[in-house]
Amino acid sequence: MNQISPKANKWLHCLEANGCRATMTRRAVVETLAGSQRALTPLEIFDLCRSQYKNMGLVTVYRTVEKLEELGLVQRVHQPSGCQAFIAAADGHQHLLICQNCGLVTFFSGENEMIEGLMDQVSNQSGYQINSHWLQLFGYCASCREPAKNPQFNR
Amino acid sequence: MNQISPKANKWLHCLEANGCRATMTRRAVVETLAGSQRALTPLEIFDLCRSQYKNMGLVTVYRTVEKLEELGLVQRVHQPSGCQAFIAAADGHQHLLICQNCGLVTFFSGENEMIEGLMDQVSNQSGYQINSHWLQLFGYCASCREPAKNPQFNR
DNA sequence: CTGCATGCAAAGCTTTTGCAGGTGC
DNA sequence: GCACCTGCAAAAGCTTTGCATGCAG
Repeated sequence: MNQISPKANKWLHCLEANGCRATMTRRAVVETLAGSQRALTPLEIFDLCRSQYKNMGLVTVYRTVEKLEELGLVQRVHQPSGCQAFIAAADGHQHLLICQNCGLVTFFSGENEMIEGLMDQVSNQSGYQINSHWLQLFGYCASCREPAKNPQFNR
Repeated sequence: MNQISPKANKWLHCLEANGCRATMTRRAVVETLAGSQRALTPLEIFDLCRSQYKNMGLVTVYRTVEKLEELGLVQRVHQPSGCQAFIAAADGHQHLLICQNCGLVTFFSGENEMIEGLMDQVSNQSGYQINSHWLQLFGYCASCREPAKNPQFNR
């Protein structure tokens, strides 16, 4: 690893503050996940890390991702194609916008009043006490919308 | 099976219209899923069916659920605790409201304009072409909100 | 009778666990 | 030097596949 990104650094400090050691393998997982714009599966993280750290084990990826998720630094991304992938968590509660072509994940936080209103309304109609919500949008990101850039991609 | 519910009947006809035979084991899976207010995992369906049909195999449950999902009669439910459970699909696109205590699933369809507006706004801000969305609310249903009915349940 | 459906067994994956050796601090 | 971390191997789940038999139409 040549240089540690600010986000990866923050994660490592957070791990240390929680009694974890900043080992080389953890740095690799942290750097990979902190630097990704796509949600990555444990196996993808493993492959990416292994290109730098020859003896990286898949088990270590699972254990590190588990810790990062516990600390709220990373979150699981649910998609129609599967729910094994993880991405750096946003600050505060945010919603996900996922590109169905390239996998780019973008967070958005706007329209919270709208959602609050919806929750109130549904609560009144259904009798439920609503505690949390998931909102995700799926589509094609700006780059993938442009046919010229993605000739293989049919819309 | 004493009597087939209207919904189960509709599903069986739909299966037949798609070249599937209405076997006893399929009837059992269909009746179980069509009659459930909770999302059920393949294993749960298997156990429920097996109480009636002794030689039911788990494999058959997987194969039947797969067919029902293909036909859009059943949909997978994603939850923090896992994404293996299925429930009867709603007519048209609807959103889910899930009880975190008893698992009761309620659909709601209101506020589509609100969500359309949100999608337009996010689309303009992000440059994404938005194709679909997932919205789920989690909370406690009317029954589970009442402490008297659920003394074991801490809120 | 014909061909789809079924259960069993086995294979294939993903994820977790046990453990002896290694490493950060 | 101590405690935590690691990779390996194995176990544990969950899901799919192959195949001979069974059953619906």
